[in-house]
Amino acid sequence: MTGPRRSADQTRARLLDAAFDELHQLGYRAMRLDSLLDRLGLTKGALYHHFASKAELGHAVIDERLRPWVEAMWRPVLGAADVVDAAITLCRQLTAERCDDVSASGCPLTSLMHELQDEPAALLSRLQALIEDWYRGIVHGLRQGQANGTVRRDVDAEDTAAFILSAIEGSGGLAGSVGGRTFQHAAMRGLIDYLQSLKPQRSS
Amino acid sequence: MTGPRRSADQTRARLLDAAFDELHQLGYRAMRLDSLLDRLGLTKGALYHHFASKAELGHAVIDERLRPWVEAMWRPVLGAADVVDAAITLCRQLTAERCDDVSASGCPLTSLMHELQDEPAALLSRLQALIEDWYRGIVHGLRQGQANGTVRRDVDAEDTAAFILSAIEGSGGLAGSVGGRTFQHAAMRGLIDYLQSLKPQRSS
DNA sequence: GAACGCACATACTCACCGGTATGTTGAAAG
DNA sequence: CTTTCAACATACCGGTGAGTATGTGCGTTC
Repeated sequence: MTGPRRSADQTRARLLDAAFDELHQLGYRAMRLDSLLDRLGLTKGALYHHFASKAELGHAVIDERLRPWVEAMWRPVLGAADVVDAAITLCRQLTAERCDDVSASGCPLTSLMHELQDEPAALLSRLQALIEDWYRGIVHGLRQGQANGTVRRDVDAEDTAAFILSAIEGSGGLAGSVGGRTFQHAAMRGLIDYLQSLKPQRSS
Repeated sequence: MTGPRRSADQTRARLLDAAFDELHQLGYRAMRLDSLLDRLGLTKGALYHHFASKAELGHAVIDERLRPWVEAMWRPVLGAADVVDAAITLCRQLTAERCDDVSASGCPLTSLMHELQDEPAALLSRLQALIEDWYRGIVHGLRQGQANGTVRRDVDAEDTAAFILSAIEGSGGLAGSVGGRTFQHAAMRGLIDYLQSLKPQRSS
């Protein structure tokens, strides 16, 4: 059981990695199975042995790559003592590390959504569930912050969460096409200022 | 000169209108020339008589439909005495009027950008120029507001503009795929609260 | 009123790409 | 040693959709 099975899992993982990469660089439609396989030195036989269709490949990418990626990113924020500070740290981290990546092709989530509005309904609903969870996480984090006094109590958690999420996704999307890093940095500075304003003000 | 020329311009206009519609519902790639022509009762002959290619059709849609649409939307804001109030009015107006439209397929701009990152470079640069102008307009409006005392002077105009633009585009994009009108409304309430906070605070 | 050309319609080509049907190899089981 | 099946490779199909080549009617012009 050590021979073919081991390399099989490896092949599947390589397919997922490459698909995750091309997916958020080109999107679902523009992602070509042929070029993806060429890049890996594999063929159709390998792909359709592991995945029934292109849609199911995308499905697996969302579940096994995108979702862990998003959750790993936000876990430290939602578990932090001060949500606002943790969120700001994450923003700074994102603009630093992932800058080239994101500013080149936008947030992996956003780039996907826009083109999944028609045919692959199953894919879209997977994404919707992921983003919905993300949104609910931010709402929960804000309410938690309001409970322990690190977030102003006069703001509506759901409205604020929707606003924040929109800004994050929007900045990634716009930076992917326009302005590049400069715009991305500017938008993030604006977001950080806004996040700061969510703290209970003590002076002035 | 009244016979064929008049109906020719009309045909061209119908093509542009229909293309503008399908473009922000399906995007550039998903827009099918065949179905577009079927819908109008026209044929390939008509289309390729007026436009050299699909890319040039998209090019014309951006210049002759999208740009006027965006500019008409923002003209009252940039010319207003109080930019913040005017912007809030516009936000309310958008969530009311264009809600079904936008929440169904997202902002026409955003839906386009994400898929134009590869091949039709000319199209993308057209969009970039449009959004760049939009961004510069907001920056100018904010600075104007800072000059006449309707906007706080301690905010960076460029950062704030980038943040606002991101939130607008992001809300449209997310609402197009997730949450629908509820999310769109929540994000807009968050945005309006933020815009309010840009005014010079008098109390508290 | 005959030639001319604009504004389309019709019928076709061609490449691309997702999917399938079938062949091949090598390791594990008996 | 043989059988068997997982894990791929190879060759092909078929739909789809952008683009083209050619035909046609109707108004304008001289």
